[in-house]
Amino acid sequence: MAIEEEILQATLAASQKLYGQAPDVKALQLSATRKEFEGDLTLVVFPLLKLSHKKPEETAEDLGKELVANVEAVSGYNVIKGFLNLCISKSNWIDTVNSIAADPHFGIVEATADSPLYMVEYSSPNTNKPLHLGHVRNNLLGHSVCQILKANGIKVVKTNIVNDRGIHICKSMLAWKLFGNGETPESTGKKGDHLVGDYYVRFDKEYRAQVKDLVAKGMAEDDAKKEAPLMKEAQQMLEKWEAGDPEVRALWEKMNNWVYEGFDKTYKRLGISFDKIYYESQTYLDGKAKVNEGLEKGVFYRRPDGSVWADLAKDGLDEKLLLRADGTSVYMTQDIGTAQQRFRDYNIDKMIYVVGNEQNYHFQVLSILLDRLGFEWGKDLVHFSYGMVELPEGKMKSREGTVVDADDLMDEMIRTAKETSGDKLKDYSAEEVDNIARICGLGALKYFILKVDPRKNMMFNPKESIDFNGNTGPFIQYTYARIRSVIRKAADAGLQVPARLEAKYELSERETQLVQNLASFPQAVKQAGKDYSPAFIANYCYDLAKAYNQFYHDFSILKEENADAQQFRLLLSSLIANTIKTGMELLGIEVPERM
RNA sequence: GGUUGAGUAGCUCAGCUGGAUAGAGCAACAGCCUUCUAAGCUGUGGGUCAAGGGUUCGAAUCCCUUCUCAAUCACCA
Repeated sequence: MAIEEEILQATLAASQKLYGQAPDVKALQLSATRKEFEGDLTLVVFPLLKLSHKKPEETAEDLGKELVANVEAVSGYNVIKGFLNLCISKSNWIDTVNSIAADPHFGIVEATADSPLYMVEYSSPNTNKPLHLGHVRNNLLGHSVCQILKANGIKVVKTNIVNDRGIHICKSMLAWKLFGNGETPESTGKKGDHLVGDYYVRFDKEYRAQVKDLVAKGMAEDDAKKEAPLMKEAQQMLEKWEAGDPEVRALWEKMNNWVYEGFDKTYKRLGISFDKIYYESQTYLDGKAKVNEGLEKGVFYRRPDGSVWADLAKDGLDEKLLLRADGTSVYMTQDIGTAQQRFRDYNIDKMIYVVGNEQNYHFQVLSILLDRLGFEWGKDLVHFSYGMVELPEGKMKSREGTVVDADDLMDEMIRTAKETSGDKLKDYSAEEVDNIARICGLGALKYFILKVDPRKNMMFNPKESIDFNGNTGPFIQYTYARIRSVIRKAADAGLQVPARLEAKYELSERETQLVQNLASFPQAVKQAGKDYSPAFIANYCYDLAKAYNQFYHDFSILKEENADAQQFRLLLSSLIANTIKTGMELLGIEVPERM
């Protein structure tokens, strides 16, 4: 039994004995003692006053005596106001270290045959432009949440729904057809997604010029936007696409494939992957079918113009369009179709959508609609709603070119990492140096994004860029590399990391705190899983690394003369390195052996 | 206007289900490398936790009101 649990149980028993009744365990609060006070664990006694009918100090004294008498590991206590500070025997912490060392999957719960299956949808790009920083946040959060769920013993299917059809796709296709002169990724040397994105921007530029022109000729702006020849042509292209026009379909496939090649490179570099990819071009028809089914069952209704709607009044919402009068589908229709296919393909216990908070309303509606259509998990679907990445000038906008491009940003981070390393790596091959720069640059980027509470909007200032010092990914990576270095040097000196500790070493305050910090990793994983919060893991890793660096500064390992102390520190260091590595893996961040 | 979320140091952010004197990093200043990796460590300054009320032994945290910002409320996705 963990020491915390043992103390809580003993406290309940003590309360029963002394006061005739015990409180609910959940009312008890036991936490690490703040460093300005003596002791290791602190019990807050205020919740027990109602039972004891005594002053806080007296109650704490009562309980302190009982705990010392009944819990072997509790070696002493002191009372400050309503806080009972407990001193835990040194040998208990050695036992803790040994049990961590004996567990090859420390902090990780393995899935079993009975484990639930969660499907997590993330990334979900449009195939008309390259990925930007906003997408990066989505991808990193999605990937990390999957890792964290797996670490909590849940089976996970990582999925991506590619928005590969629609008017926006036709815009870049049309612009390429009109102005592209047959350009290809090969002929221009551009990544396919960037090439296509350029034509999406080009469309918007030409289109705006046409609108301006029409307005100058006296047309109202709203009409001009509808009447501009480019817009009409794009719409015609969409109709042809839906009708299966061979020429349009061929162009669509060609350009989408360029984009996919580009995306693949970006995903690979980011370390993102999927178990199953869905395409809206293959799910929207199912959506239509499902909506028609709902129509027959009376779940939805048809208006005189032929459009199909859902009435959400009894859920406190408005009416929602599901099929246009011309029979074409909208976003919601496609999401219903996608859900249908997923439900058919997998035995999903829970569906999690990693999608920005701008779509909160959409998912509120989707949940209700899926429920009405008979999907058991519909009303329990989770919209993992994350905040926007903002620039100092405000929101990023693709068409206005105010986006931070994902590929450019990664290049820049890696380049900066290389500069930062200076000549520290001059003994390594160019390949090794590049790999370390890659690990650190991406680590800085990923940590920067993941350390922030997902629900909140976050700020990215390109001018200040992303730091490599302080509370950053490289700081944590550095701590790992540092420990690995010590362990290599130890091996050179003939010192191995022990598998377990036999001696009764008297650890210092700082070492005790480090052990406690390390031992709380499983709780951090659990909490992160419960809250779907990579930020919780990020902050845990930082705290652990910070605490280790303080220890490292004040204590020697290789030069330590006391063999018990040395053995203890080697094992503790090694376990901390392993835990940092595991924690960073949950964030999708690699750690280097040296840097 | 309705709904939802946010507001903590000059800046970027922590602060878990209410607990001790609200914490980090960056920026500024002052120190620490012939000694296990200085991407590190130590110290100084910096706060009306948006404002006001309430709940209680105790509130940045829970409740109410107000203010500010964001998203959303489309036959866009």
